Amino acid sequence: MPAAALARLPLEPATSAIGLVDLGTIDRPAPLGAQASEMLRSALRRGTLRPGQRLTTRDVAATLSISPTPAREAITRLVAEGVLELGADRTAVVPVLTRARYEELFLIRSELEALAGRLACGRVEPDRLARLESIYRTHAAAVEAGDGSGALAANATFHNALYEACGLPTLIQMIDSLWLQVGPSLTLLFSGGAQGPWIGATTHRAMIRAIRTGDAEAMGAAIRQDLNEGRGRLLPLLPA
Amino acid sequence: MPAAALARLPLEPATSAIGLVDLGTIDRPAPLGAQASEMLRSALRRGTLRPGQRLTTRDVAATLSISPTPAREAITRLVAEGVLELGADRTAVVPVLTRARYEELFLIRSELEALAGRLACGRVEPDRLARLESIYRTHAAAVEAGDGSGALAANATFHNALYEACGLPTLIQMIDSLWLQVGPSLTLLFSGGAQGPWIGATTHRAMIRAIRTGDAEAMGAAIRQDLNEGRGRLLPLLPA
DNA sequence: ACAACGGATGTGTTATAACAGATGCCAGAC
DNA sequence: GTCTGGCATCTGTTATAACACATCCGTTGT
Repeated sequence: MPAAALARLPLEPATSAIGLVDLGTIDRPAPLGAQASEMLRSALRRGTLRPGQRLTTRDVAATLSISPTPAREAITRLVAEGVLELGADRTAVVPVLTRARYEELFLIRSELEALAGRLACGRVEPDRLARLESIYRTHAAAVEAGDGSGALAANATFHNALYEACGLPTLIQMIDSLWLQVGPSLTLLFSGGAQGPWIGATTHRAMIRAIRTGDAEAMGAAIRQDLNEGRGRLLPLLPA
Repeated sequence: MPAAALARLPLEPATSAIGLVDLGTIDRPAPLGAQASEMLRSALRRGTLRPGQRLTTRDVAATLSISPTPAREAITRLVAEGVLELGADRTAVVPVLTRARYEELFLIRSELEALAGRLACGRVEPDRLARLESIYRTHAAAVEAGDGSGALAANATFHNALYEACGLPTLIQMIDSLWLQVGPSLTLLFSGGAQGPWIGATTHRAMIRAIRTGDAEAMGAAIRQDLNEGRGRLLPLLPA
């Protein structure tokens, strides 16, 4: 019977004894499941895990030197987020990004990222603007040098730093989850044939200009155009 | 070492032996974790679980007569989706819908549901249109009879049936997850003070008209207006 | 009477083991 | 030689147990 646990106080306030303040905070180690989930996320972002690859609980557990239980938990979380899929035999697999699936994600991302950009427009502090400009230069340098991987990483950092400014945690988390779903297939951009010049610089400049002028609609339009250019480059490389 | 499991074929095609066809399909029982997750979802939708309520693994397990392992998996999934939150001591709790949180969800829902509606506009088959009209009448009757719970359920069914027509599974799943986050607090609409008449009928009529005329923009506008009316009713009832 | 100490209890976390289903390989029969 | 049967193995699923931490309550000492 679940008749227990009717009242329990959180440990947040921590009843600080008067006279002992400002001792700093000790960091509790994150649970293995959360750590494993973060490891998989990172690998997905980095493109280390290829689309179609199977992720079994025991393999993940052995790779990370943990027991199958937290490994399974990490996989379960990513599946619930839509970042991983379940195969026919219920084994988790890195989804292959078909054109149809990309088109769907593109539509959703356009709405959500434009929303985050519009909202962020009036909330970018000077230091964040400086950071965005720095990332912009990093991105431009990577493009100039033909460093596809570096350009992709800088591009992700740029968008992420902008969206963070909107201050809506759920929206940020949803956008991050969507990027994670596209991420593993982005390596196609510089592994196969990197045709055409990288055009992102123009749209990124437009985004920075929108921050300066505080023009939310211009920001939304610039983001949509940026995503649209990415779509034009990636779509022909995707499987039907 | 994860050196094993390099090749494994799915069991989807099932190599149907020639000569034996159309035997029907046997239904495999869903895993306990998935069943438990669905139970919790249903309870959330029905408003059985109150905001702020703690969900411990052992309580959920005992209530559903399963072991803690699948109960924990179900909770993990809902937390990953954002439907449940983790308290300070990492116990899952039904989130309390503050005004700020509702405003965030409202912004996201406006974009996503308007998108789904626009896309669905040209894809509603005659039988689905008939079903929508039937749900509309059910909704109107519940409103007329002052049946708040029934009206809420019919409203959810109406929106759900419309969005399904867009044919984008990820989008539908995201919208469903968002409704689940608002759901537990909707009981406030008819438990506390149900002030003002239910205005949804007008916007729902506009949505049906948009289907008939195939006017995607009108559909988007009608959905935004519908959500906006709901916001006006619910917002004053929410805690700061 | 009040405060501090210490055990009892609840809870998340993790490891381990056992079970069931599916796949692949290998041997044996025709 | 090819097909059929069975065994070994991989994998998800689930139960159980043990550990650590936090909270709560009763007791005890002043």
